[in-house]
Amino acid sequence: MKKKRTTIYDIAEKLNITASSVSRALNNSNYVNENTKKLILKTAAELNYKRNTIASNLRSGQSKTIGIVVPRINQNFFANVIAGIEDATYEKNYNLIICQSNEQEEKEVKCVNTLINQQVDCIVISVSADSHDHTHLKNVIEHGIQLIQFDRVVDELETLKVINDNEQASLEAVSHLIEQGYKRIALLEGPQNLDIFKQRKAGYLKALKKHKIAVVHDLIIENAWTKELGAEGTRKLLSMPNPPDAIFASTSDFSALGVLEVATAMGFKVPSELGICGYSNEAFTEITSPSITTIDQFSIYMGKTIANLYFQEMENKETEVIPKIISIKPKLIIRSSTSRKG
Amino acid sequence: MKKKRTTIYDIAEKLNITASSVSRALNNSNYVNENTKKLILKTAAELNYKRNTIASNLRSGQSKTIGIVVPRINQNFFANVIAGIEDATYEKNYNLIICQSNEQEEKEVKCVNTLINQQVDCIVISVSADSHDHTHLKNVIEHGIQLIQFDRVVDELETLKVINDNEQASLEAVSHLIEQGYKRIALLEGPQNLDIFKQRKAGYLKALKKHKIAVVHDLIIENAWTKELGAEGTRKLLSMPNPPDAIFASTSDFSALGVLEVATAMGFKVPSELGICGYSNEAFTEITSPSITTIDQFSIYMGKTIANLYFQEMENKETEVIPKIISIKPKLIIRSSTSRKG
DNA sequence: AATATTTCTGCAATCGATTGCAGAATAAAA
DNA sequence: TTTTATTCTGCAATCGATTGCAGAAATATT
Repeated sequence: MKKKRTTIYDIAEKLNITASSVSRALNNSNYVNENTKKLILKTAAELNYKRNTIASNLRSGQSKTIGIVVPRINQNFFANVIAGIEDATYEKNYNLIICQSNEQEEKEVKCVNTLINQQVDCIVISVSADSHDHTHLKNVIEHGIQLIQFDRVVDELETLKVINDNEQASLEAVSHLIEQGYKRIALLEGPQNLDIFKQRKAGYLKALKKHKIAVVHDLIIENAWTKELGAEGTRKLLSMPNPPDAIFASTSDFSALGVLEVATAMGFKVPSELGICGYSNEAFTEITSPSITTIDQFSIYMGKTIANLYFQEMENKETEVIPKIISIKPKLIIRSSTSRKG
Repeated sequence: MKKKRTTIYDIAEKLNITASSVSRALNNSNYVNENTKKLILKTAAELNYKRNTIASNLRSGQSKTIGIVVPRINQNFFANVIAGIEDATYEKNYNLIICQSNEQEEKEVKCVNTLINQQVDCIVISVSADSHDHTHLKNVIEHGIQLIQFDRVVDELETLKVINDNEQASLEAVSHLIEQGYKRIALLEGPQNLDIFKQRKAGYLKALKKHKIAVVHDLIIENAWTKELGAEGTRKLLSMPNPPDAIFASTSDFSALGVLEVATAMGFKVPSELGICGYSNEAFTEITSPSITTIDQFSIYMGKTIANLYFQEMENKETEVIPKIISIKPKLIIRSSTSRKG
């Protein structure tokens, strides 16, 4: 069932000219007679010619393709970032090759290698949770491919980065809790090998310090990433003789949802007896009852920023590539789950 | 900053052999001496060689790439389907090029053409809402590219299709409402140029007929796709002198959410005075109060099915391609918003 | 009319990997 | 030892588009 496709040679043959001229016409070069050019374009359309990008890329040495590696394609935040990138790259006729690492380092390495093989011009990556070794990322740079890290970045690698100011956001969130009169604020933290979670913890600590509140280590629950783990941590916290009066689920809104469900089940009134703050501004946070205070990361905007950063960098490619970090300030969205004043 | 990459010629030169042998070794052919093969692989690793897939594809005439076109990457359903496809294709070392049509026919055409240019082996598409002309899809077939439609399919095109049995699902949903004692059931319908919405409407009508309930045209609201439109439709419905006692938001859960919010605001008790059923099983339907009855489409599974359908078709490629339709039966998820009995 | 300039076209190499074919080197069989 | 079979290796063409260079054709300048 293989139909042979029309090539520039077919067009050339039909018009009794060379492929060179056809190529020039199709690329709108000036070095072809206006009439022949028109004739070529007309014939190309008639024969339903489609340029073979593969061949073109091989010759020209660039692919106009950006590779993206994310832990999960179908996670809201990442899907939005990808949508943002797609939006911005589409206009410039770039293609996107998308891979998911499933949070596994091994798969991440394979994805990156595939993208290198594909000769992509740029790789955009948010590293997986269990990523520890970074030779595959260094490899990207060694192959002359632009590397842009976002959200979950490897600090020590000097690449372009687009991140959220996690520390600042956490600081604001916890400060807000304190202003609302909460005094024993618990933290549900994520895996500390990921910088984003370290930063969120740092913001939490900073806020406490700023307001001269002592850090109680029993109020910090490790690895409470999912809804289930958030729920489990909450059960533990609320069973303490001296339970917290607020919980900052710094890992995700899913975790915060777990908190809310357990708190409600255990008879804690939200927000009067327990304040809850999540992270990410998932759609559902608006419609729980009470609605959940959270932090918006401007994910689509982040995607656009990544794409534009790449294009900008391309334009100034004559200059040395200077590691550049763009930090997007997330926004605290205050909702019912933390509003017990005013 | 262009570093020249290692090619098979570099390896060949270093070892004083030809590129042919290097190529054979890298492809694990039997026609190379075992020792030279080992030596070649070792050298390739040392030189950090990465195969140029572009060149390889050009020669071999296939790209091991599947192109996907969806209206929106960051819509839950589509993100899940893509994740499912990714999961199944990854093992077979296929790549995914993803495009979004933003529900615009014009962009859809451009995306499809790009994918043809890229010489993808297969195009997986869910057509955009305003897609009317289908020459670009016929074009795919004419170029010898496997075309698989899913969810929103163009019926008259004889291609592989993976769909949900929308009619059956709607039939079950509305039957469930009737069994719960609801008698005046309204329908929020989607754009009727998309078959999926036609089918859902057909299921609604079938259920009414089956239970000998007369169709009231005023209870059918056109084009209530989004949360806002769903809310608007609901306001209209509930202001009627003889309002419905149930609303089937056949377009989406977002629409159903709009229904719920308006109903609550207008003082209608759900489910006792008004039953609500959505479509898609979005994560949030579980956590609204009351939780929303909806229909699960098994989106990730759908993605895997699509990928496997392709691979299966590849294996039997010697036989003529027979249009094949796989219909996945969605599942009604009964929750509080429609449970007023038992 | 002779020369210089501009515009166009073709030739042939190139991008990097793959593969059919032919022949060399080695091993096995007679 | 000769013949046959097997295993390896290299040559050269191929995939389709692009592009530097050279020369032809057309136009402009003196």
